Parts: sequence; structure tokens; C-alpha cells
Amino acid sequence: RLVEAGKAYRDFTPKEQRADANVKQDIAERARHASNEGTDQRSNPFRELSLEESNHRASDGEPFAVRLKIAREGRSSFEDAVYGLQERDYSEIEDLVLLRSDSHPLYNLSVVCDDIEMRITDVIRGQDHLTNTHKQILIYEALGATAPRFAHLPLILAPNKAKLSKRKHGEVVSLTTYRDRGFIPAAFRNFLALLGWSPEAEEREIMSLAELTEKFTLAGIHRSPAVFNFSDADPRQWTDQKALWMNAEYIRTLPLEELLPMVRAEFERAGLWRAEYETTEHERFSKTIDLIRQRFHTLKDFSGQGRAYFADDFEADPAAVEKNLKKEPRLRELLPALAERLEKLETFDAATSEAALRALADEAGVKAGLLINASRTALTGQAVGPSMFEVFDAIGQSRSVTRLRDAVRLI
RNA sequence: GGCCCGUUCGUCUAGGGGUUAGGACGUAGCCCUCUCAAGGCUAAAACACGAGUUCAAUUCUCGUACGGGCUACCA
Repeated sequence: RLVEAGKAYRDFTPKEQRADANVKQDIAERARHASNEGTDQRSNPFRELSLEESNHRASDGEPFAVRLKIAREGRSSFEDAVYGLQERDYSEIEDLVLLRSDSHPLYNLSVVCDDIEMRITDVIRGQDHLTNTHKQILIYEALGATAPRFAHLPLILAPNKAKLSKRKHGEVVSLTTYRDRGFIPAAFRNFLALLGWSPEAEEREIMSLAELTEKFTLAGIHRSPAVFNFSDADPRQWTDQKALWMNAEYIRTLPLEELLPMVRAEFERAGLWRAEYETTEHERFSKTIDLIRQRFHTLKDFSGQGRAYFADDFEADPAAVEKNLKKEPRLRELLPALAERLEKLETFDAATSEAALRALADEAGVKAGLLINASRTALTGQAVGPSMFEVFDAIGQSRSVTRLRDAVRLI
């Protein structure tokens, strides 16, 4: 239709082979040549070929690409909702190819046709399309269609300021990485929303989808790109630290009933899930999750660091054993003694276990901290964790007693 | 090469002719404390540079530098 209307023309120039690897370099060189030779964007010899001859050569089977015929004089302009008025002289725009010589359409033609067909009113996309928008608008015009409103968003850059890409930066840019490493969707979404956009008159950074949606305005979008800060060298900074922080924030503050299904999914993956956690043991399960989530950073931590709260086969951290068990030989007697006292308790909870432990410490003339820290390592294999008396309560009487006795082997 | 876009603490950002340039993450210190977190308090940390306009520029204008994007019979 465009060829018939004289808005596009067939280009019978043989197709140039271009190596993908150095296109950018090719382009620069070709541009330098063109300016030296004094050739402009309208110098294609087939641009003015008569329709008759064009039709004739085409029906003879000669291969051709179809190019849009851009006017020699004038300029293209549009109002971008983020970047403002954009103008570009026609002389800067080449007669872009619409259809390849194998008759397949190119991206620019395809998006425009799709968007017309789908009656798209607003196009919001990356800034890498900003300059090309002029070309697309020219296609809309040639087709007699109204162009949608455009809004371009700043790109996200790698720490070296290059455009962040899957090709170059690998898994750190893949959404599935975040899912697989225990991110909560809402947390990552929240983090991403604040990269390149900021809400008006709002100091809080933790925002739900509903709040984000409600506060969103195109005017709040920045024009400068944001750096996604991570380090290949440091595993603790495998992704942006603020994203990591935000995920931890979500893990400890999300309503428990929203967190539980995510923990369940993680437990199922790790082989730790038991049906009772939703029936007879539900209360204990959710109480324990609520206890341990306070210092976790990802969903993975529930099956990792949290394993000892739900399974008997957990590994003891050698550094913790060294620090809390091996340093004091008297623990060889004290731990079994504590086990015995805990075993005798009729009601076993944080308060009664605390009383029993402190009484033993007093009688033995040792600091309560000694027994507390030793118990932590005996019961969880770790040097860190929640308040010890809550841990006794969470792990339960019989398991606590057994683990205290077993820990003597480690001393 | 040409065209377009950008530049406030290390990073994400607020602000916008007169401010002690605010917050968050991270970092450091203190408090709390049975450990580690969390929390509270405190600290170090920024307006790329040069001209111009102005009584006054980080803020406005112009240049420079630097960064990014586009410029394909890629998407």
C-alpha cells in the first residue's frame, strides 16, 4: 500500500552482509565515509525509480527491500511524557527499511502495525527507543494512523555505567534468579519501582503494590539512568544491597499469613514440609516462623539457617562449636545437668526454661550466658539466633533435652 | 563521525535563586543485650568543571568534560 501510494519504494540494492559483533563500529565508519563523500540520507538511487519500472523489476523476480520514503525537508517532533519535546531533522533519519528482501517485516514496522491494530494509546518503554520514536511516528503518518502518546523511561546501568544486559551481566538481571534465591516478589518490585522513579512528597520507601499504583505519576520518572549496584567479586553483594535489605524488611514485617505460604513452598522444595504444619502443628509452626524470621534475609534462610527448628539432621557450625562448647570443659557436666532439669519441668516454655537455666547457673557458679550460648549451639548448631528461651520453647522439651545431651560429644 | 539524553554523598534519591543541601541502603561508633539481628542515637560522605546572568547560583543560560542511548535488510 505504501509503495503504491509513493510513500515507500523498492530498493533493489543487493543486501549487505553485516557481522553482528561490530555493527556499531561499522555504522560509525559508514557515517564518516558518507560525510566525506558528501552523500546524504536521500541518495538511494532507487528512491526516484518510477512505480512502473519498480513493479516490472519486482515481477521479474528481482529481490528488493522496501524502504520508507522520508521527505527531504522538515523535521519530526513529538512530546515525550518524560523527556519533553523531542525534535529531529529529517536529514538525520535514513529511509528506513520496512520489509527485508526475504519479505519479512522489521521491528519498527511490526510494532507500529501491532500497536495500531491493538489500539494502543500510550507507549511506555525504555529510553533506548527514544530516538527511534521519530521513525515510528513517520510510519504512523505514512499509514494515516494517529500516533500514541510516548513516555520513555531511563535505563538501568551496571556499576561500570554500561547498559545492564542479560548478555553481559548474566543472572543478576534475570527475574528468575531472584525467585530462586528467595526473594519475595513484592520486595523486589518495591525496590525496582524506586529505581528511576520517586513518588511525590513521600519519604517512606516501603510501599505495597496498591500504594505504588496510587502514587505513580509519569512526572515522577527521572531522566537520568540509575545504577544497579552489585559486585561480581563479593558474594554478599551479588545484587544491590538495598534490594537485599528490602527483602529482609519484607520478611520480618509482612503479615505472617502472607509469608507462610512462601515458607511452605520453600520447605516443599527443601523436603522439610510436613502436612501437620497446616493442621495440628499449625500454631507451633507459625510461631516458630515468626520467631526466626526476624533475622532472615531471604526465603532460603528458612530451610537453611532455620533447618534445626524443623529437622533433627542439621549441621553444626564448627566456629560456633569452638566458641560456645569447646572453650569450657565444665559444659561436659553442665549440659547434661541442664538437660535433666529441663526434662523435669512440668510446663515447658520460655519462662520455665529460663528459670531452670538461671538456677543451675547460680548453683554452679557460672554466668548464665555460658549456658545460654552453649545451649544455642547445642540446639541449633549456630552461634547466633533468637532469644534462647524462645528457642527452647520453639524446639520443644524432648528435642531440647536430647540435643543438650548429644552435644556433649562435640565438646 | 552525526544526532539525542543525562550529571546532587560509594549507590538509590529529596530539594531548587538565599537551606547547617534532607532521607534511604551500605560503612563506622555508641546504647540496648544471653549471641546475632532488629531498634534507638551519632559520625564520615555529594551539588562534574568553566564562564555568564544576578545583590546572591547547587538551582537559570551557554560552553567544556565525562557518562549513556540511537544511528542494522537486529529486536
